[in-house]
Amino acid sequence: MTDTHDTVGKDFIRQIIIADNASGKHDGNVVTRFPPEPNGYLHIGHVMSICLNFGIAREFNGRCYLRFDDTNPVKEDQDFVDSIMADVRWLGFDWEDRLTHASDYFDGIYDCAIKLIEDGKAYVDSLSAEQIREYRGTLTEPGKNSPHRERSIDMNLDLFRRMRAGEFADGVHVLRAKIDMAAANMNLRDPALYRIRKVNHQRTGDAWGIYPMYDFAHTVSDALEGITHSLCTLEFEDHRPLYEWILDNLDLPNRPRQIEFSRLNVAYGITSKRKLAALIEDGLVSGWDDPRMPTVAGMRRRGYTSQSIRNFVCNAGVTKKDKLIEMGALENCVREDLNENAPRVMAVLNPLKVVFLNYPEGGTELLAAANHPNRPELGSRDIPFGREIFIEHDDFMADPPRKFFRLRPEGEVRLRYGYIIKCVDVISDEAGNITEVHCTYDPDTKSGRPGAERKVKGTIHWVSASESVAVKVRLFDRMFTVANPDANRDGKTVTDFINPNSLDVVNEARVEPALVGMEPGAHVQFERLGYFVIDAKDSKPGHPVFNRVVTLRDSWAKIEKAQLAEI
RNA sequence: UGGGGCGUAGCCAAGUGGUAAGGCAUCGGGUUUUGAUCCCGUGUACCGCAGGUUCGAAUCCUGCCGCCCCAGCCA
Repeated sequence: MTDTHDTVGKDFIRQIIIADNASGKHDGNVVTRFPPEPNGYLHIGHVMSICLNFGIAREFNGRCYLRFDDTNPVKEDQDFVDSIMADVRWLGFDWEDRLTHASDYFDGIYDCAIKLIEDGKAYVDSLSAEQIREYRGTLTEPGKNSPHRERSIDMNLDLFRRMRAGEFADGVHVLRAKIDMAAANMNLRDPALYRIRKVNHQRTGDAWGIYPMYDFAHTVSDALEGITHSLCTLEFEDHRPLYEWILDNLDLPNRPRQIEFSRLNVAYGITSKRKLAALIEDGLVSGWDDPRMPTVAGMRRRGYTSQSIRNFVCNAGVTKKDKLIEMGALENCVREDLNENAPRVMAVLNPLKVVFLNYPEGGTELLAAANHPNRPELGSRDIPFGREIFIEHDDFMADPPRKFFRLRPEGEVRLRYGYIIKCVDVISDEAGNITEVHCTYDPDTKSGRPGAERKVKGTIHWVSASESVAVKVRLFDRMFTVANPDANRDGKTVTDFINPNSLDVVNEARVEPALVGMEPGAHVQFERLGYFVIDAKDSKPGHPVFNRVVTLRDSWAKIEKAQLAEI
């Protein structure tokens, strides 16, 4: 345990906490909470909050609650509660016995409302929602008082109790804080505290017909729970005066401080639960866990590791500046993790048959292949080789450009973990498509054999034609065509920016036979192609489905692009 | 035109009055049976702009400009 925290390099929130601890503000206690509303799946934006709240609790020997903000039963669902818990755990955090719900505090919150009414600081308004909106004024004009604003305390108490008793229909009355209808901050123009919602709540059933609004429920829950630092995103900055007002006007056991930080956005993605839900409803993705979705569940299925996501979020930092982080930063984090940990295997996405004219008919042999070039302790495996193999179609060009190091007519190339081969003939169909390549192999160049070190420019991956297995592979691309689809532009919505090519399914990819026995969720690197994961949902025993997490860095692609630009 | 917030290299981000860290990206180069990894090297950032205070300012003051958020009985 270290108490000599240096603030240098620490984000502004940690600096505040360090200062609070130094001044003894909360007797050195640090209590945070991650308060999701169970109305959707967690996305990459939430991960920031999770890492911050749980991370800070861990670093400062504090505690972090997982508190479901379940104050609006019409939008919330137990399925979302379950997915959120699974995601938080998967991300590596533990709330231990600190799983709570705003609904756990409904009694206390109700008591707070009564107290405000008794003190003349809240009143029951009977204006319609539309009327309240009209009375609220605009950004530049003050609002005006509701005709019900000066109801007696007794009448307010009576009305509010009857609201609770279920005597009124939805929308008939609402409890409002009595603050200032002329406040420049709209949140202070007598904000609603309670509304009537005669619906069943997923936890409290029909015990309540009224539910507290976010600002009220959240503030009181924070105080009741003993939260010291209530961390939230920037859009709640305008709510802080209301948060303070609630705290000021109630006798709560603790005074938390709200601190706001900016949300994390990733380019070419969206982090709006409403918009993500719309993608599902419109059938543009298969669900919350579609591998293209920026949800935790989607990213997990896509193959992003928990570690890589945490690193990404951590690298992004905590500030108050709007951020739109390049996808490359996220990709770098997975590559970093998977480069270290994913075993290497060979697979061919777009097979081109190669026949070795000088290799015996029906002959086969096993070649030793390292599971990880930089980590010999991970061992090796034997892969079958024979007279016919498949190579990647892209690795052969009849008329190649400059600097193309792969197979070409009369050219030589090394087969990864195998022989050096030479192209002697190219077979095409009537349409001119190359259908097969004939080669000779050089027996003296078998990988690992002394004297086999002859150098050739290129090494390509391959798979035995007879022993390899056909599998389905899914290649993903960015979900949207623009970096910030969330930004409003000319009335277009996010669906206007959908990338029609975000999913490419390869039904007949060929892989080493050993891959068929791997567990769903396992990560591998297909050499020269990228990192892949065995889909945990669509794979069946004996029939794995592979998702491409991310490609390898590809400097050839850059050269190719540069050459095209020259023309 | 009201209120709140933010502006340091393409993207993040340190810096808290003493003369601009780091990461990602980029571009070179080396190693390499993955054009991967790894290793080196690579950026005049007029610190949004303009004034001012100071021996000295990204850091303090003033005025502008730009971007984001706020008018749910959503969170």
